[in-house]
Amino acid sequence: MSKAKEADGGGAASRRIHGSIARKLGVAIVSGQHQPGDVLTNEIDASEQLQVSRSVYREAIRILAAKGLVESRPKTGTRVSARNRWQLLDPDVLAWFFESEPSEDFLRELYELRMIVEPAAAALAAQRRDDAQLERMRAALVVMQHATLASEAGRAADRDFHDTVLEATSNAPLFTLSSSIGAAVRWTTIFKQRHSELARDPMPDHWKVFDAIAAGRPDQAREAMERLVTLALEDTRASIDAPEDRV
Amino acid sequence: MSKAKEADGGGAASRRIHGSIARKLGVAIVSGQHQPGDVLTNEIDASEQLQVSRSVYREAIRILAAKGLVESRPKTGTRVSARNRWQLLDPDVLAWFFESEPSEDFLRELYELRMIVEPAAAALAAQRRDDAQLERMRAALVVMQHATLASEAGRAADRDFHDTVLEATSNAPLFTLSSSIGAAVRWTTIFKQRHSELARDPMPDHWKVFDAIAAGRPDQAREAMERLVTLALEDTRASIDAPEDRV
DNA sequence: GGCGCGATATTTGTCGGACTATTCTAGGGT
DNA sequence: ACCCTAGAATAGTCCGACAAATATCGCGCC
Repeated sequence: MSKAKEADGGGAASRRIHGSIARKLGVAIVSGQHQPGDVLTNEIDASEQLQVSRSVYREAIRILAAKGLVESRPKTGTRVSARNRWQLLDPDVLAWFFESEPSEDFLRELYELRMIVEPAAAALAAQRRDDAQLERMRAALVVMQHATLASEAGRAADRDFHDTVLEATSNAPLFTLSSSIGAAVRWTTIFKQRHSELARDPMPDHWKVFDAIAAGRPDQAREAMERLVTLALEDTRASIDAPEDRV
Repeated sequence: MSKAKEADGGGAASRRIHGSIARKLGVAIVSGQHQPGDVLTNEIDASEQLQVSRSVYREAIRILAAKGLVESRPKTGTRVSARNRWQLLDPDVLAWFFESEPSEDFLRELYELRMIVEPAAAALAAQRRDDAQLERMRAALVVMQHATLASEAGRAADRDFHDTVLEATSNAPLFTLSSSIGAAVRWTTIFKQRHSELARDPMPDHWKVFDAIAAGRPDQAREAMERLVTLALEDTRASIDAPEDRV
């Protein structure tokens, strides 16, 4: 297993300069600092302000354009695209969203997606999982149980579990949603951690999902996952509604 | 309306040179011409072969990297990423997939995604659609009914309908799946057109979905959409299994 | 003989500047 | 009032050089 040293959100993407510029601009856009329709300063000035070469700035813009965040045209300049063109399910875009605190609405929408996708995925996984995947799920849950969600290792194990369920569907397009699901899972935990008194043991729900998948029972797996997500959503909502009590 | 000379998949993206290079390489990758793990020829030689400047080639690579298709590192070069890192739901990637004929497996997986997402979306749409969206759905179906799926206008209307349903969920992440859903919808029709004798009138199914959404009945909308997708899948599967009878 | 460690070569990354293509705009002509 | 042309602003493309990272190989040490 790898180091997981960085809290992600800019890990691989920002090792090179063009990546970090893309991240900086991306965060500025998804956080609303640059509204859709806004025109970015032109390449010459912008690269000068950022103290990078124009080539680097341009490559950063290409990255953002590839993710639907901006559109460039001669004379007009580069402008922020309408929100509905944004590739919200792209892992980087999602990471940028979570770099500045995401809005409650966005989080709810992500949960809604989870609620749609994960129960169905669990059902498919119950039909198609192979032994290795089953073993990975079990191992993840064991780690999660011992490490608990208070540790990064435990949270990673949680994500691993949900990830493996998606993988076990043998559906490649579906699996690409793992980053989105993973983001939702991560933030569930973060919000819950802020209100430790609300902490509910998540293991029973997880084991029920696992058992159903292991037993090859699609309907049971779907229901169990539905319950799991519902409860997680309730906890998260409660944490959001409750007054902040962190530092 | 524009020429529609190209079957899309390169419309907006390939107006600039870097875009068309990205598309060319992207197609070569998703079609299996470059396998995951393969190392692309280095920037100097590659840009020379393609008769473009190194800057343009690099920008093209940035685009592919942003979509998860490749990864670049000094000394090692640029190599095709593992399939599970590909952003299969990105509109461009999807378009590249359909530029060369997609595999039957991939199509089936896309359908499975549709089967998961669209019924749930229809249910949400029944609860949340506003009048304007409802009107757009009705208008799309009217056009579809008159133009039929034999014309591009009819097919566009079909996609519009499904698109508006997704939009009416008021769930932004969900809406970004419209390009994926749209791709599946488009290819349903293409396959069916190859076997015109199988043509089944798709309008009753669509109107039932519409009526349920209009009436604000989530469960009914979900069931109607489920039926619609199921029937479309059956038709498509039949067309795939049947012997080819085009030129 | 094995193992670490540093030199080296290869490749991407970054830089700066020049020229081109596109397209919006404004002004002048019809 | 309209069209059309000229100009200006901006992204797009090209070029050539140097910097940084890193896999690989060979040397020397243990």
